[in-house]
Amino acid sequence: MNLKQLSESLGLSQTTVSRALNGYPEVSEATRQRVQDAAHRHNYRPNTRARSLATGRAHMIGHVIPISTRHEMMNPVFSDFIAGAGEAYAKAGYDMTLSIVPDDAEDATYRSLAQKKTVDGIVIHGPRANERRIKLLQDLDLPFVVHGRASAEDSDYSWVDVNNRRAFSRATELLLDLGHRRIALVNGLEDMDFAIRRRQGYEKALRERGLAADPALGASDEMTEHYGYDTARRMLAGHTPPTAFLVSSLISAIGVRRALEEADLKMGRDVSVITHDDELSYLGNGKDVPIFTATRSSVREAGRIAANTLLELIEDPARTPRHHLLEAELMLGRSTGPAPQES
Amino acid sequence: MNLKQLSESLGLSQTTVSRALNGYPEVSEATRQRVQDAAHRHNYRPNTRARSLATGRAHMIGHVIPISTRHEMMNPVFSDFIAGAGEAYAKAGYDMTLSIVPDDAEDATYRSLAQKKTVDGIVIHGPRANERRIKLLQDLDLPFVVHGRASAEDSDYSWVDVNNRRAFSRATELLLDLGHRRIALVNGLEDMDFAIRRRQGYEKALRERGLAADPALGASDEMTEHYGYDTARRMLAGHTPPTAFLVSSLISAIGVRRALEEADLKMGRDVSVITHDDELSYLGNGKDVPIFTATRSSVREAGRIAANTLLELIEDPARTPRHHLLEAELMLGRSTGPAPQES
DNA sequence: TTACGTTTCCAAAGCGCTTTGACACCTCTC
DNA sequence: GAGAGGTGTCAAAGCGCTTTGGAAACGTAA
Repeated sequence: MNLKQLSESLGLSQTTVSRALNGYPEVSEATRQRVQDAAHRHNYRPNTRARSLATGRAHMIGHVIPISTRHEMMNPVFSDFIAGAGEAYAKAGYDMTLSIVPDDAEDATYRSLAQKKTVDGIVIHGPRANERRIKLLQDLDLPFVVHGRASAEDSDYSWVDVNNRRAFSRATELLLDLGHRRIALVNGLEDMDFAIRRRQGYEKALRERGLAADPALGASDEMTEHYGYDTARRMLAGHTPPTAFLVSSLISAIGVRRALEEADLKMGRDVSVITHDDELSYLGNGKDVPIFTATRSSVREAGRIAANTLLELIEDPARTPRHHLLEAELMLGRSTGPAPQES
Repeated sequence: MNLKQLSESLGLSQTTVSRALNGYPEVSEATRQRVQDAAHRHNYRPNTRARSLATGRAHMIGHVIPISTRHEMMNPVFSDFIAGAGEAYAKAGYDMTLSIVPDDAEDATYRSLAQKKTVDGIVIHGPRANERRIKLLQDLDLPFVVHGRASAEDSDYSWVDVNNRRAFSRATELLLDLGHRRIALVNGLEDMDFAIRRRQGYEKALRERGLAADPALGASDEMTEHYGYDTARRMLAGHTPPTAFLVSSLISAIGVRRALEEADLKMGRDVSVITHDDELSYLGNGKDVPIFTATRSSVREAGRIAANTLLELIEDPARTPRHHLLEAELMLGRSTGPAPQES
């Protein structure tokens, strides 16, 4: 059933039917009722393609997920972010498209999305410090919001981000307060902006106590379980092993824990661990008492906020960019304790 | 730059330009070249909305992800499946839309997707044994493929699935061969089809050795880390604790391991564990030697296969349904060993 | 009565593309 | 030199919707 058939069956023009359904005032309440009833009865829904051709609005948001060509890894954080965003879109009557692209084909994807007019706006995932996608989208004149930030970018743009620097400096301070001096940083890939900021927070806290980061206690890679395990194992085997680990992801923290257990070290007594926890729905950090002491911030909530920010931007393109800085909670769990005495 | 402008700039009709770009033979090689050059120079890309209105093809596949209204959990398997599918779509010039819907609003979503003509086909995720979505899509006459199967459905439809029954009966047999008699099943939600089949495989293997499944050693829930931990803890505290665990997900297996460690039991010596491993990109099961003995099957590969199957179905709707049954490998890791002697 | 707002509806144009049917133009054959 | 049979191009219709610019119908006021 399309508009033409519907209007014929009602003995009305397409104009009137369209107006009645879209809530325009130029139609009497009586006919509006009649039209709505008929539409409902016939289960009529306007063809999106035709509608967006006519209106110029796709009611569709694009998410472009870069898959590193080197690692081919799908960011685990992404599914929860998407769940949050998807929820917000559904509420607003928007759809969401996903483009999974190798990061060497990204520019082309954005250009094509813009030219083909498939989407009204875009969410940028995984910004690097030096992020050329921002400039690109500004040039293409396509509304967008960034999940994260790009430190090296000095133009103004909309973003939603966790206060990574603060979270990691607080976590480091906590470890310092517990007496730890050799604190390892098991970070994400340090060409990603979030990882850079986390390192900055970590180094700042050390510096403020007159300490310097030991390069032997810093690692940076894709945040898999195995990376956490390998790194911890390697560092623990060094000749001045760390007494504490600060880890960028719960998944890697699980790997760290595995290495500790293998070395017969008790987490929270022999070695302390703090991790960042994105509150992934399937990877809860314990129930009442957290397993890991953690800097916690819901990535799902970030998804919701990013989506709504983008929708506002689309409704009113003249709006100035908006920023949401989310503070991470510092949750005390069982993985931290006083530094062991030197022996 | 749109088609009209492009054709004017070339002094050709829209027809000719369109044909030249879409590879129709009715245009001379010389003009085709000229047109393609110009299109490339102006960075021209046809407006999708207009194109699909004209052709009736959206070049878009829909994925509908049910979020259980009770648990609100985003299936971790999903992101890797999507990565695989997305890759296949991109190759074929298709886009992908995602609808995240609470499971009580699913029917409406499918209907609406079909009516609005947003997508050319659909992938059904997370089928239950009794899956009404299949009938619904058949009625709506929208091509679809199911990731998984629906045991209670007797019509023929396209699906891609792992041989869950076989995988779990083999795993159970392995444990039996090692001398285990009290084998716990830490399963997914048993209204999901895959979980039912896994239980069937498990029970079949026990039955063939004249054993019956002990209800006290069966659990069924959403496969989180915490669920694995809680369940293992509870069962180990029972008065005839299991000597082996068969777990439905690597994530829950990690929880089981945590419970073992907490109870000072050595995995692979005191208690054996076998898990199903979907080969998630961020949760590798060890590197050379697997941490867990596992039934392994790449969900990403399943995504690729599902996508290609659906695309074939769309190209040729007359095609009969296709089925892909993927066999899981049984990988020996360090988490299994002979059953401890009764003491 | 005429004049003039209001209300309620409609015909037709337009969104940017594909595709049908027709038409020049050329070459070849008899 | 006429007809047949390509070859290369085009004008126009159509996809299903929204929206513009009226216009009919109706009421009210002078």
